[in-house]
Amino acid sequence: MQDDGSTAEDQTLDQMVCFAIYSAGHAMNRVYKPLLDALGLTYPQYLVMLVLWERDDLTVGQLGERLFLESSTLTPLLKRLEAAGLLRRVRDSLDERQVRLLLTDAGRRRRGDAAAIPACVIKATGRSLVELRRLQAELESLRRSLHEAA
Amino acid sequence: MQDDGSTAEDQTLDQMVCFAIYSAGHAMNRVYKPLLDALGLTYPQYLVMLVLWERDDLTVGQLGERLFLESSTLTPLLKRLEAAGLLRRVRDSLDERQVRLLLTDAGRRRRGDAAAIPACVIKATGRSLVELRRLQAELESLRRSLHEAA
DNA sequence: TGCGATCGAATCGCGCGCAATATAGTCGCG
DNA sequence: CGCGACTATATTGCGCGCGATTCGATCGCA
Repeated sequence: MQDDGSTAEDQTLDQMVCFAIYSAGHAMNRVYKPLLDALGLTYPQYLVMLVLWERDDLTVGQLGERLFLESSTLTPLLKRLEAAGLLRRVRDSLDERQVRLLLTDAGRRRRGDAAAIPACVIKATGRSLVELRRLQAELESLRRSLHEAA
Repeated sequence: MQDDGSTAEDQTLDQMVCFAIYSAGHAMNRVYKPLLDALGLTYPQYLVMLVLWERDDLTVGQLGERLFLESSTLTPLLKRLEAAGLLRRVRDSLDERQVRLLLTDAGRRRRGDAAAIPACVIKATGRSLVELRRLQAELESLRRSLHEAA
């Protein structure tokens, strides 16, 4: 059966890699949570704000491409950020199908409050910047392969 | 030491690593979904079945320790697996606080139906077993560091 | 024996995350 | 202009995932 030299352990390796990603993601979330609670943001909301802090006036679709998320995920999340006063959702007057995301002053100000987070999380990983950079590149490459396969 | 990048990039490295884990997890899920749909399982349900196929008669708490999940996540999930006829949830007669998880014959049989999944997923990663094993070890080590930090 | 502390699981409320679907707006073409 | 195809976002239904809380069972200890 296993003419490629793999063993019974190899048979479940995908499960272990996937579970490793899955559980590392949860562990990350648990580190971020107390830091983000202080900002009144969830982790996905924080990701949205990171994108918009870099450049706002994006459409929902453009944001979804950056984050690999669907409008069914983003629309309610963005409404909550709007309700929190961090951004405005404005129909594009040239193409009323699109919704443009504009940071409010309050939304822009929150960037400063979030400035301390990266260092905290890097510290919690217990890893060097070089190691983190390599891990990141590896995971991004893996994500691209999985996208192609799907 | 080489000059390997600007400070500004370092400031956001944690975000990029975390996002890489986060989005790779979603990409994994999208690969698993069609495979698991055929079995009538979700990914978390599949993880539970993997643990129980290895050894059942665990308590909810023991299962949670293996998967790093809380009873508030597992209880409803386990009820769905019970409703699907894959396992039984039985109060331990010696300690009625605990619930023991026992696979049904149908639950045990489903193991065979799932046998093809690992190879499919490994193929989708486009990576060698050696690479996957290393990535797995790295992520598990990261998870341990994050647990300690939290 | 009694009774408070603790424990394991269950429940509740909320926010994702997505597939399927709906709705509204735009475009292409006769 | 009118109509069908297409596009962007929104809605719905379901299953996580967790913190906070509850509930019944068990333990500790006088």
